[in-house]
Amino acid sequence: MELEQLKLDNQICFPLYSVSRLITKAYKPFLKKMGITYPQYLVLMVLWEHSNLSINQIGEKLLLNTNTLSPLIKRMEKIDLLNRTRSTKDERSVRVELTKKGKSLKSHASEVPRKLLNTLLSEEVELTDVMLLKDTLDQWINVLKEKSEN
Amino acid sequence: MELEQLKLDNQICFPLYSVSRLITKAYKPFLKKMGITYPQYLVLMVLWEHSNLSINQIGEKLLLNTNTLSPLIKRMEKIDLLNRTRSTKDERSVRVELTKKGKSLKSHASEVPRKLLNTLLSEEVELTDVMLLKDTLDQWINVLKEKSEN
DNA sequence: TAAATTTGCATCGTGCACGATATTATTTTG
DNA sequence: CAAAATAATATCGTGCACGATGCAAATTTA
Repeated sequence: MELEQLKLDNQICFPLYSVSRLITKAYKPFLKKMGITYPQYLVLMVLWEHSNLSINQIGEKLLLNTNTLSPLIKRMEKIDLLNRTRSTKDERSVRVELTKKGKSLKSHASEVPRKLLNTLLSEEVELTDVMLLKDTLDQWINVLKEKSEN
Repeated sequence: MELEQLKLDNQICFPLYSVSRLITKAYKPFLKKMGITYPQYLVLMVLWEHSNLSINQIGEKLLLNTNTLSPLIKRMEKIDLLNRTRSTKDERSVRVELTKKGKSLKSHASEVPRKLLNTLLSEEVELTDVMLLKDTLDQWINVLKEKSEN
C-alpha cells in the first residue's frame, strides 16, 4: 500500500513546522546576545509597540494562552525585563510594563530583522518571495484562528 | 522612536511560527483518535515509507537531533508503536522498526491529510496557494538547513 | 597496534506549548 | 441581594526542542 498523500514530501504541514524551527534557530545567536529567547522577543516586540498591556491582551496579539504566557512573563520579570502589577480597577487582571532594561533592548533589537533577512536571502529566495509568503500566511492565520476557536 | 521593522505585523517569522502552531493544533483531534502527537505522527510517516531506519536516519529526514528523537522514540516504544534494537553490525546504532500496531495506523492516517486540507481551504485560501506555499518553504528549508549546519 | 578522533545515541537542564483544572474577582441572573 | 455564570490569571502534567555534555563503539591516524 503506497499512499502518496502520506509521504512527508507531499505534506504542507511538515515544511511549515521545519521552517518555523529553523528560523527560530537562526534568530538564536542574535537573541542570545540580548539574553532572551524567541518567545520572549515576541513579548518584547508587543510591549515596545503598546506599553502596559494585560496578559490577556498580549495573548491575543501573539495567539498564546495564559498557561504559556504566565510563566514566560514571570521568567521575564525575574531577569528584570518587565514588571507585573495587579490592576486596581480589576484585580483579576495583571498589567505588564517594561522596565528600563526592557525598553533599552529595543534599539539593540532594531538591527535583528534586517540581519535575519540577510541570512535568508539568497539566489533561491528573493525578497518578493518573502513578502508573498507573509501575505499568504497572514490569510491562513485568519482562517485557522477561527477554526481553532470552536 | 518608532521602528517599523520591529512591529509584529512586519515580521515574517511570527506568522510562520503562528501558522505552524495553529496547523499542529488543527491536526490534534485527528491524531488524538490514534493516540499520538504530531511529532510522533511525523516519525510514523517516515517509517511507513522506509521501514527499519536508525535514529540518525529518522533525524535527517525530520531535521531533528537525537536529543529530541531519543526520548520521543522511547515513548513510542512504550505505547507499542515500534521496536528499538541495537544493530549487531554497529552497536552504536539503534534500528527502529514498526510493530503491527504502528503499521496498522497507516490506513487510518491516510484520511488525515485530506481532512486537514478541507479544514484549511476556504474563500481566502485556495489549493493553488497551498501548493505555492509548499514550494517556497521547501526552498527555504534548503537555505536554512545549510546555514544552521555551521 | 596504541592513541586520537569521530560517530551514534543518551541524558540533563531549561524553556516553551497546551489541555485540564483551580482560584479569585467580577458580572449576570433570578 | 444571593446564587450562578463568566472572566483573568495561575498551576499542574506531559511532551516536545535543543544546547551542553557524557559515553561507548567504530574509525582514522601516527
